[in-house]
Amino acid sequence: MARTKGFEPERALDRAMELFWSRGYEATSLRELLEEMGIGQGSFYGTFGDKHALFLATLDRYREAAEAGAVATLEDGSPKEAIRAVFGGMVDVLAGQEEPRRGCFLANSAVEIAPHDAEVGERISRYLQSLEDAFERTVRRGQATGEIDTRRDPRTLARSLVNNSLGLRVLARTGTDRRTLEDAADAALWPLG
Amino acid sequence: MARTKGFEPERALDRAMELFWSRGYEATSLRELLEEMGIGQGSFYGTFGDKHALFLATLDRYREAAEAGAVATLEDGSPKEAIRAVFGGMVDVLAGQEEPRRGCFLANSAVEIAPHDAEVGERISRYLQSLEDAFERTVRRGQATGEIDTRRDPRTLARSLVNNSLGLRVLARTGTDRRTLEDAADAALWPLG
DNA sequence: AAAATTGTTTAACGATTAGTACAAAATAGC
DNA sequence: GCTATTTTGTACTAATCGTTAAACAATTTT
Repeated sequence: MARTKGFEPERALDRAMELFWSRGYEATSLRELLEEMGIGQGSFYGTFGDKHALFLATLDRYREAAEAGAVATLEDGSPKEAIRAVFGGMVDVLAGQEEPRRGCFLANSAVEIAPHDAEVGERISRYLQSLEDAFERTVRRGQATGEIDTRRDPRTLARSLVNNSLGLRVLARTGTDRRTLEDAADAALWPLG
Repeated sequence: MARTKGFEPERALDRAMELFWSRGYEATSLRELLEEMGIGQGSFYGTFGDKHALFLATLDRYREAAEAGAVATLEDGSPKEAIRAVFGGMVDVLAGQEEPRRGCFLANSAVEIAPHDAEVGERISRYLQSLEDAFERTVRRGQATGEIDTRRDPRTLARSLVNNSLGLRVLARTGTDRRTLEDAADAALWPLG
């Protein structure tokens, strides 16, 4: 019909996500976002709506990728090894971030804005629930094959795994050294047997 | 020497802490703080310095109380029961908060500002380390008396307990129901034996 | 009582905030 | 090439940000 966009919205969204991820919502100004995204105000408001809508879009993007990645790992191969792989990968990613550590965008957002923003809170809850469900399914699979201690209640164990992974993301953001993260991750797997 | 203050600084500090605790640093404006504290700008800048200094003061106040409480509980009575009491008390406090849940001021600050503020980061790290040390001492005591599984490395177990408690604080802030918090807290105690 | 010192109040500071209005530029289909 | 439609850059808004200045009120010391 008419003129085409001079930028790739998905690419700009990724750049915005990096900024929100590093600095949080409130501390990130629209000016900084526009500079990082490489676009002007007109293009921004025309494409993404406003700052809050942009944030939700970046959060959804992150959540979909995180959720898909975890679920894929958990549903593949040996249950016990799959859970171990999730925690191992998590520690690798978190400990490998350059200073200052960004941690996990979802965990950061859960703390900073979920309590005061229903739309964000809902997304965080959905994510946590789907992670818990995925862990629970994998635990049940592992108990069926005998790899995982059958004395543990699958849901309780799943909640423990969610809890431990949240803790790791917070510890990572504070700059905790890799060894400490590895210790905590190892201990999270103890109840598997 | 001269005129006396028309307010109690410690009381004002507590009110400021409540606000920072609920909304975080960036989302709390000076005007809201002054209204909540019940003082004017002159009194504020004369007494507390500036917004950042006030934040550090409230954080220190919270940290000292939290640290003292946890250490006191851990150093008293049966090691295993002491650790259980710490987690039980934590769940009680967190699940009992009115909506929206405030979670833990230290954990919130760890996520929101520690990565970009050395003074805050240092305080968070000190707190986490002292909590880890207190847990480790208690685990060693418990292992000496045979209450706690001696196959666990004390430091690794202590790190796991710190990790789990951090997770609980994040979960609580997102509004997670009491039952889920209790499950996660129970599972954190499994490795004690 | 006068002077010195401290606390409080009010007004204002410049900078920055998110968001809007609008005209110029560019590209699609005809 | 013309026209319709969209994008883009600029200017601008009204509000709020944290902070400072200065006049005023209160209390102690001289």
